[in-house]
Amino acid sequence: MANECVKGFKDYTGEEARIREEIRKILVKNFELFGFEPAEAPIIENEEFVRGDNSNDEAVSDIFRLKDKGERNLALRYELTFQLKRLMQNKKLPYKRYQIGPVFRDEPTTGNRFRQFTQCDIDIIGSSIKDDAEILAITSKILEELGIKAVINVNSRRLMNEILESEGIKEKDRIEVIKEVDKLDKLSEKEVKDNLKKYKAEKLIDIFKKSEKYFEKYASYSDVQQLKEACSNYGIKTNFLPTLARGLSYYNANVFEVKTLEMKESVCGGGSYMFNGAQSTGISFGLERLSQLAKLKNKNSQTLIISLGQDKESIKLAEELRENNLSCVVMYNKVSKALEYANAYLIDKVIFIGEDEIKKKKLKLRDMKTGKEEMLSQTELIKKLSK
RNA sequence: GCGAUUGUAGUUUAACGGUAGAAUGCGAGACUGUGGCUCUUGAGACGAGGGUUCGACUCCCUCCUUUCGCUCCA
Repeated sequence: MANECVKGFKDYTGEEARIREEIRKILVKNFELFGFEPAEAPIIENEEFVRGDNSNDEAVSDIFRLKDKGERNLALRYELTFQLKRLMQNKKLPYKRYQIGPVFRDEPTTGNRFRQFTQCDIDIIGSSIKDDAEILAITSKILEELGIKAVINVNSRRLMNEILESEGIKEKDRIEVIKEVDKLDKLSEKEVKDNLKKYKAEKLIDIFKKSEKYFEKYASYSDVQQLKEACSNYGIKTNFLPTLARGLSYYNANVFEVKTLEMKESVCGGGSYMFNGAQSTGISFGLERLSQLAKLKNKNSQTLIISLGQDKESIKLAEELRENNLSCVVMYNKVSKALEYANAYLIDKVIFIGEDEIKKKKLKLRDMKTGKEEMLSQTELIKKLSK
């Protein structure tokens, strides 16, 4: 059928859409609380800008490309961070911004991977390791608010490089070696070891198996050490995972990842990187995955007003409710239809306005869950609904 | 992209080499001030294109889609 969604793309309606909106609100609230300011940037950029210098990024090979009538080579953004190179221009540092928007990747899809998905990013341009900790503190606060139980894994790219260097792994093999090591949680130790033999790197496996204490002998372990100390000021816990690499190649120091038991894909990913000579740090939340995992109730706080031939009064009441920040819908058709509407859309407060109510100057409020009805004055009603 | 898998109304599904039945949801009504029960009624489907066949939703091929691996990522 021609009206089907394209592979990897999705519609969101009803409960699902409401939950996504709810999560967005929670994210924005927390981003603002930590002093980040909003920013928006186009979905389409010049292909050259999108590709950047991360040519060995796998994600880069998955970009959607297009051309305009002027034959410009354009692309859909596949992440948000690179746009900061432009946004940060002329900004007083540290520049703290949040950005929420769709990104696109022309790659295979699975249950939790789409070709359009929404990233929610916070970044601090001009940062230190203390800012890494702040980023993780926000992350942990948000996860808690959403009722998501997760582990924050951290590692340092510099540490990983130092280890590879000290083991004499050739520069050109490092990316491949890191990829193999990263598979340790999936493949058996032996398989990874066999794969590593190609690069004469099989010794690595014994190193990465060691406890955290062992890594203290590397100078770059201080990245992790400092991060841990900074995190303890916020009272949050992180898990040192020496094999953690993260894909995007611009990361140059600490990297982070948020994992849950329910989902094999990570919920958030981030790290520190250098843009225009400024050390920076940030993290990205995947909205689709958050809404998959979040324990939020689908609340519809609307009120339905049924007009029984009293349209003028009903509209007046509706406006009154809206003045008081109460969301409401007015219906003028048959009572049974109106109640069915309330049912279908999970509205549990219904107000009747008919001759009787006008005469008594009281309104009838029905609770759809319990079936209880009561007559209330308008002020009592507003008080009750505001709760 | 490769390998496997899937495809019947919005959703869940039934049957058959002779063009499809149900449940639920949706619309209208029974019921002109009371829903989630009941009854009547309406709209709604064989993913697309080829081929085999007198005839294909059913068999074959291609593409698309679904799900799962690999690769990689939010």
